[in-house]
Amino acid sequence: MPEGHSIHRLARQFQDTFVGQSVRATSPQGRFAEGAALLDGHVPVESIAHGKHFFLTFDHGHTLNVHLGMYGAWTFGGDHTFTVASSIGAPRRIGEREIHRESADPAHPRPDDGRSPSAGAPGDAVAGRAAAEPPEPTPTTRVRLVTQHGWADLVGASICRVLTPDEVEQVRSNLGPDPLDPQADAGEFVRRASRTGRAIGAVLMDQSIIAGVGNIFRAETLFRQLIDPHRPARSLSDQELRGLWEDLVLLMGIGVRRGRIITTAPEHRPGVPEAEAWPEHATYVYQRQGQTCLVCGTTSRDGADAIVVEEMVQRKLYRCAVCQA
DNA sequence: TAAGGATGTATAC
DNA sequence: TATACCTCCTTAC
Repeated sequence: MPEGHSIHRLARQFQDTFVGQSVRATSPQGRFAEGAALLDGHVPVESIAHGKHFFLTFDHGHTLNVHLGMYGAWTFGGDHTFTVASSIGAPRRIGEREIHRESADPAHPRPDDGRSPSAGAPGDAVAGRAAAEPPEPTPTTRVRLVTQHGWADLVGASICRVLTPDEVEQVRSNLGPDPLDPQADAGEFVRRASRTGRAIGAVLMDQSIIAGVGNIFRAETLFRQLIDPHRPARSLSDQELRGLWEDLVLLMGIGVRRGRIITTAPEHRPGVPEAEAWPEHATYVYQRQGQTCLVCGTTSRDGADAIVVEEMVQRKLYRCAVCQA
């Protein structure tokens, strides 16, 4: 799934374009028909992200709770008052790029970037035409929310449900502090992490210890902090754990602002002023196994790759065996 | 055209 | 630890 920064962007998008507007809610696919009926005709009053969970609370107290899982994605479109028409979800490309259509103005259509697969794909719906009205739903459109000025379609989510206030609290109580929450308590992360003997590489993926970190941020922050992912979390000093937290605050904040994950410092992208053009330089270790480490310059040592990939907790774990020894 | 994989997590054994 | 969920893009044939 998109990691936490994408969900925070999503929450901001809903805050800007849906909160305060009466919403027509439907489930073209049918799998969310009951939930849509509960929300139809109501007005969103608050849009929140906690880790990878999205909560949209309506004027009658019900909350739409969406978790995008591995494949979920939202697509947006709207008229000129609907500021950002974009797709937020699983882009399935290195670097976590969202599909942007900054303007729905037919006079200034965005050129096709050559990778848009086919009509009806996320992002295409609003290309080059006024998009106050949504396109024909596909057989996978789980939810469609429409206001006077725009629309949002959801496909592929692993969780899509309507919760009561108590149920929202219950879900949130199972989530650890979120580095993207200005009110979050770093000490709480340190306390929770230092209680476990599990590998720090696994602990960073545990949403009850720290919320919003996914496979890319885990690999990248452990590299940047020069920590071997296999070390038991308990063996890390408070300073090391705080270092991870502070680095995640920084990296995830960049992700929110830029809509992509970029973890490399400019000095580690020699001759590459804009990381956008070089997805292979946006991360230090994620999906860079066998390539030359951007920091230590090692490609292989004693016949083995410097940047290696292995499995940890059923996910691919990337690290530089030289830097993170 | 088919197979495989992906930023995730819940559930069962 | 393995599988199911569920979508679609990339790579292989």
